Parts: sequence; structure tokens; C-alpha cells
Amino acid sequence: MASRRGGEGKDTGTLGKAVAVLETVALSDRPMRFTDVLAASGQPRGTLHRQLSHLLREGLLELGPDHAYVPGLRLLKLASAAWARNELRAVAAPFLEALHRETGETVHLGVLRGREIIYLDKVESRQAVRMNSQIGNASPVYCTGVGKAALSVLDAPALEAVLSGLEFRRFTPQTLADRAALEAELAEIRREGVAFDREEHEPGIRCVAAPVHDGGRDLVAAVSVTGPAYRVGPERLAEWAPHVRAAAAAVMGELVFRLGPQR
Amino acid sequence: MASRRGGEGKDTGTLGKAVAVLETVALSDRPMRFTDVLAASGQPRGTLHRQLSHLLREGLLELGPDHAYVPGLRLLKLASAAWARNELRAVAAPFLEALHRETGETVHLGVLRGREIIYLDKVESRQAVRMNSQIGNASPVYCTGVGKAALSVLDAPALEAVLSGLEFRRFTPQTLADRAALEAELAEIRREGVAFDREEHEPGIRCVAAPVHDGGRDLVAAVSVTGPAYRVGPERLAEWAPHVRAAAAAVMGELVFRLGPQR
DNA sequence: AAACTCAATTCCATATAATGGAACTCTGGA
DNA sequence: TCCAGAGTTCCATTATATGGAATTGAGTTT
Repeated sequence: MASRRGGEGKDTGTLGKAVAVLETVALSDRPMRFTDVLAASGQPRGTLHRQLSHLLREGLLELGPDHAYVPGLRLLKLASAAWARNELRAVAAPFLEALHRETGETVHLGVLRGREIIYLDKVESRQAVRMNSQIGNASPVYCTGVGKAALSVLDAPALEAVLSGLEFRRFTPQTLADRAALEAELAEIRREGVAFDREEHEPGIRCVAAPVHDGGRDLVAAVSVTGPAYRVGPERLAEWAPHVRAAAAAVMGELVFRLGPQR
Repeated sequence: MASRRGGEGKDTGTLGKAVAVLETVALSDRPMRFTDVLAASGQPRGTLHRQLSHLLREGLLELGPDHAYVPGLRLLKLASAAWARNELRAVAAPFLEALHRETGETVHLGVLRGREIIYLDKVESRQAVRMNSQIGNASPVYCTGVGKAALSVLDAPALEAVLSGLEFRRFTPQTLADRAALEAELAEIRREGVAFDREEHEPGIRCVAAPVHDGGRDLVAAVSVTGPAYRVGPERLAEWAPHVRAAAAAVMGELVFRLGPQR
């Protein structure tokens, strides 16, 4: 038998390895040349070379200047479909719009995906800034309003699964930087039904979020309103809280209605 | 060198087959259940089942209600990186903004990708409508301003490669629905340096576009301004043309500067 | 320019994973 | 309850991926 990697539960064969390489290249913040990928992936030269050339030919990677591999545009096309056809997004859209009208600030929809939050949609406050700068972006669960709200509705085993693998990093002085602090806050969030982000992820950015789930277990998400600290004080956050909670509840209601009461 | 087999150009092994399945599912407009994919892919049951289960486990597909396969959120995360790190997009962004300020209408950036145009960025006219509804979307080359502008800068063999495989479909009464009409128009576009879309793709939508390329041959794109026919007449299109041309030229200049004069 | 170095690419015997036909199970409707 | 169609699993066979080593290529120094 082949040697099993410790803790690795999924068997996705050749595809899995190729996707791992793709992700390595795509999520790197610097362009990677062949040797860089070689070092990062730990695979033999010949193998890696073939994987990269397949990814290139499939348009999932592209070759930039100076032999640098960059993520390919075919990913955009595929993701565009994923976004357009996502049911949660479609259900939530009108409620996000409404929430934006009520508050005048930026509204986000994020879903829990493993140990991180992926932003599924947003409604911008002012003019169309660099828009989908956020959509598809992954953020930590423990220091975003959306993340904490999502965690607050997990049952014990699911929460444990997330928490046990978390690596905390302090982004600002307010960041909850250890598990105990996070768990204490989650208890508070469960009581209130809303989560706050008081400049815990980005300095100068505050937000209120409320959880959305589908009654079953697989879909966990959250809705939030975000604004700059200079115009969003604690009282403003408190004022928004019921609106956010109501929006989340409305999304949830519609979701359950659409998918049927039980899975 | 091995002689090339007729028709089969790419050898991407197992990955290629898996991606083909992924694309089938992702680009379908209806949810597909196992049997639907089976019919569409033409592969044996066992094989397809394994491919799908690998795609599921990798998060590239997800299982929706009623055993329906839908594109997975991992695609969003990957595409977000592709978008953020795309050099053309980064270079063009400020010029798109400027063009938007000059015209007050929606501005697009699209790149030629095989036989279709993929929208890379857009700056919305009014409030943030359903925003990236477009980004990543693929549109036909022959009936969009961006598409025709892009085609106009291809050299003969590259153009032939695109045209020979095109399947024309009439979207509106104005659609150029055959190769001869398209080629005639391309000649005109080459003279003028701009392409017009006079409700050829969507009724009520007009646009002006100008081509962007990198001097070499691999990057071909276009910039456009789009508006509703009721407030965009022929004279308005003509008025915008020089602005669009200038924006495209500016993007091209910056691009060549960044990448170096020759590849 | 020639020589040198490090990166990228190709090769090929072997190991491993994909294949696909058939049997099995599950689910929901009559 | 039985049936039919969908979805899932099995496993001997075959095709594909693997990976170490040799080759080519690109960029730099003497």
C-alpha cells in the first residue's frame, strides 16, 4: 500500500494533486516560476512539469512574462457560473439591497467554507469602487463579523472541527487572538443573535453581522453591514443590529421555504 | 516528433477529462443530476461517478438539493485570485474609471479567449446594480463591440482560426449573422479604429469599443462604453469614439511600457 | 565570443491510478 | 409491496501518471 499522509482524509487521485498545484500558484501573492512551484509542491520535476503543462493547456493557468505562472481566465468563466447559479446568493440578493437602503453602508454576504469565510456578494455604499475586489475573497472566521456570526450557529462537533485547526493571527490590537477569547465571544453572540467586528480585522473598519443557516447542517452563512469607524460608532452598530438580524432571518426564511422545510 | 492526429490537439490526460466534466456541469443552465451528466459526457457510469466524486471532494462541484450538481465555491476563491492578479486588468483599471467619468455610462474591459470574449472588468454607470453579473461572462465575438474590436487587430492566420469555427446565431434583427458581413465590418473597423454595436447582441443596447493589444500576439482585448439606446443615439456613439480610442491607446501604451517593448 | 551555470524540458521503465462492464443498493412512485 | 430508474460500488484489466536521470535552453561571466 502507498504511504498514507497523516490526517489526510480525501482521495482525489490525480485531480487532487493537480488542483493542489493550481491553488498553490493561484493563491500565491507573487508570480511563481517553475522552480518556485517545485519547491512549494515538493513533487519531482518531471511530475510537476506535466501537471503544470496540463493546467496550462486547459487554461487554468497561464504563462506570464518571465516564465511566471499566473491563474488563467478560464477560472473566471467557471466562477462566473458558480456565482450566477448559487442559490443562497440569489435568495439573499433582494434582502441585501434592502439592508443597504436602510443603512446606507456596504452590505456583505459571506459563507462558511471549512475554516474560512468566502464572500459571496456585496452591495457597495458609494459609487462603484473596485467592485468585486471582495467577491470570492477568503477571510479568517475569528476576526470578521460574518465569520463569528457563522461560527455562532455551528453545533458542538462542527465548531470543534473548525476551532481545533485555527491558527490565530493578530491583525489589529482588537483581534481576538486565542481560542478562549473567541469562545467567550461566541457565547455572547449566541445570546444576542448578532456579531460585531470592532476593528478586529482592519483598523478603521467596524461591522455588525447576523447568521444565516438552512436548519439542516451544511449551509452556514452570514449577512453584515460594514462602515468606517469615523462614522460608525458603537451606538450606530447597535442601531443596525436589529435590521441585520431581520435581514438574516428573512433570508433564512426564504431559503427554508425554497429548499423545503427539511432536507 | 509524433505526427499530429486529426482533430485532437491537446493532451491533458485525466485532468482534461475531469475539467471537461466540470465545465459541462458549470456551464449548464439547468441543474444536472448524475444521469444528465452521464448523457452529456458520454463516459461510462463508473468512470463518471469517480470523476464527479473527486470534483465534489475538491470543492469544485457541490451537491445541491435533489442530487443536483452545481459549481462549487472553491471556483470563486480561485477566480478571485485570477482577477486580482491579472495584469491587464490592473493596468486598465484607472483608464476605465477615467472613461467612465468622461461618458457617464458603463465601461467594459473584455479579452479575446479562443472564440469568445470574456469580460474582465466593468465600471457601472449608476448605483451598484447586480454588479459582477458580467465579470467572467463569456459573449460571442461577432455581435459585441468588444468582440469585433478585438477581432479587428488579429493577423490573418489568427483571424482565420477564429472565423473558421464560428457558429453564428441571430440575437437581434441587427446581428451580423454570417461570415461575409462580419468580415466586411471588420475592414471598416480597421479603418476607423473603433467598433460599434448597434443593438446587435441585446435589443436596446448600443456600444462603442476600441481594441487593445500588446504588440506581440497573445494578448488581444478591447475597451467599450455601453448605454441604452433611448439615450445613446448614433451621434452620441460618434462623440464617444475618440474617447474610447484614446483610452484603449493609453492602456496599450502602459501595457507595453510595463511588459517591456518586445516579448 | 566561448564557457559556465542554473532553470526548464524531455525521456522511459515502472508503479499506480483510471477504466468500464456488471452487479448491487437505494429511493420514490404505483 | 413491488417495481423501475437512479445512483453507487466492485475489481480485473489497461492506460496513465510517476520520477530519476539525461538533455536542452537561456542568461551571465570570463
